[in-house]
Amino acid sequence: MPQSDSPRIVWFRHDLRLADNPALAAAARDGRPVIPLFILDDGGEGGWAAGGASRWWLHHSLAALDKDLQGLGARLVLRRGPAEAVLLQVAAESGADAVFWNRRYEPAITARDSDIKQVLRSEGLVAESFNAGLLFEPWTIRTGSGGPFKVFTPFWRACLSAPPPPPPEPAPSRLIAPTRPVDGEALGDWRLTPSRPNWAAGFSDHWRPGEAGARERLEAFLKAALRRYRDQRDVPARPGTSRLSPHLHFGEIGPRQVWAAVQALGPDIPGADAYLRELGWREFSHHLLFHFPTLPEANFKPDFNPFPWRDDPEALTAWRRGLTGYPIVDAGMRELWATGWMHNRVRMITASFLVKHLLIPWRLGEDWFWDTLVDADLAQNAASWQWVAGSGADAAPYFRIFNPVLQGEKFDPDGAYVRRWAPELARLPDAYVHKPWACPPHVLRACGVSLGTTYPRPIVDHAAARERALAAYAALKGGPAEP
DNA sequence: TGAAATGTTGGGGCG
DNA sequence: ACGCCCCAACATTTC
Repeated sequence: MPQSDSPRIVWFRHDLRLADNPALAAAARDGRPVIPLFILDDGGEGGWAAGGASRWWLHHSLAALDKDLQGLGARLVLRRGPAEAVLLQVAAESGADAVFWNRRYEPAITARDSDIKQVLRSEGLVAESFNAGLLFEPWTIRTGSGGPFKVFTPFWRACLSAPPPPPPEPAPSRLIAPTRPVDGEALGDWRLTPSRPNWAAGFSDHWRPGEAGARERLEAFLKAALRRYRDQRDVPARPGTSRLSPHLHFGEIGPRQVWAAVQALGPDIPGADAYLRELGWREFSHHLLFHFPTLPEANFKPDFNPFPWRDDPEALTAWRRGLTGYPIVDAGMRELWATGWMHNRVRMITASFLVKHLLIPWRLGEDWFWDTLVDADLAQNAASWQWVAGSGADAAPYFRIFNPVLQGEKFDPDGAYVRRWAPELARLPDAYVHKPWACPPHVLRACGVSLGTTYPRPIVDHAAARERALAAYAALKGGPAEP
């Protein structure tokens, strides 16, 4: 029989918060001592260990979580290694009789976690998992015929008519520390933040990782932007979106909390449905990845497998660095590099440009975003790239090709976004800020722009690239034998 | 969660 | 006065 004062381990993963955390709440029940544990286990993530920007975020989020735990009388224990071995080790060291965690849904991780649960139980430990990460877990939403949804709209409709997510529980008011302290590693020794060079130097101007920062961001969004969300969310120069994505990815706030906070504003709030629908896309991505585990690596539609992608390292480099010669694309890629984040509208434009204008495989774009986004999320990154490429479920048709000039003129009409992130173009008149190559030479000179020197000429011509992409798509669809 | 090409309509200039 | 043409403006189709 376990001692009634045996500690319980809370294995923190992508649920780095105290409120709305069922695993933590369950562990703390009955006044039991709690050992909050985080394990750095790059090998257990199916080849998708956290990228650079994510590691920066993780560092700060873990620091914030530790601080918050200290406020309740506990400390976060940091360990490194294969999760199963670490959990058994910490349990043995501490005399813990239970391990609680909140579920993740990535294929490699669900497989690992279910093995771990079996092993822990066979060792006589209590092992329980909970939902903290989704409004609707993937196996709870099914089509009429019992299969997974492949189209967003019916998926979301099914979610909205399913039993609503339970209201979030508050954080425990205090935690009991174990009588025997458990050793951990020092966060600084993990070297999660970059040093040479410190490309994340500017990140902290834009972000406050941790539960308090997440809550702050949500409150600010609900107060200042939700009601105009429908109009403003597509304008990248404006703070019209919630910017909660990294907080949600690391579980510093849960979708149930966001959901409940929106509902609490009352019925018929303008923007509320449109915003919750975006949470729905997040759910849909996790649903897809859960049911189609190869989503991050393989075309969802196998028809795309023979697509004639090009190998063009120079173009890929220009795209990554924001030197394509298309201002809205370059501004986006530089916002990403400078802040670890890119506005959603611009993600679509830049991704479309890589896949359609440059004919570079979506997998390479996925890799870059994985490494550079602070909100990099396996499900959403994979589902979104496949959506843009046209190879995904419920995807944009391949022949929908964004015109980067028109997109710029439509969503950044005064060029404020371009001027901010591509300052060498800042002085151009509105009429040319999205197409400097069309600007009369004397105007360029007066604005300090020298094409090919201070700012690149377009690396591809839009009209020609569009024709090339359509031809590639046609070849895929019909093959050369088609009449 | 497009854009471009093509088709249609109707006002107005003009012979 | 009338028909013809041009071409925005808008709608539809195609990619």
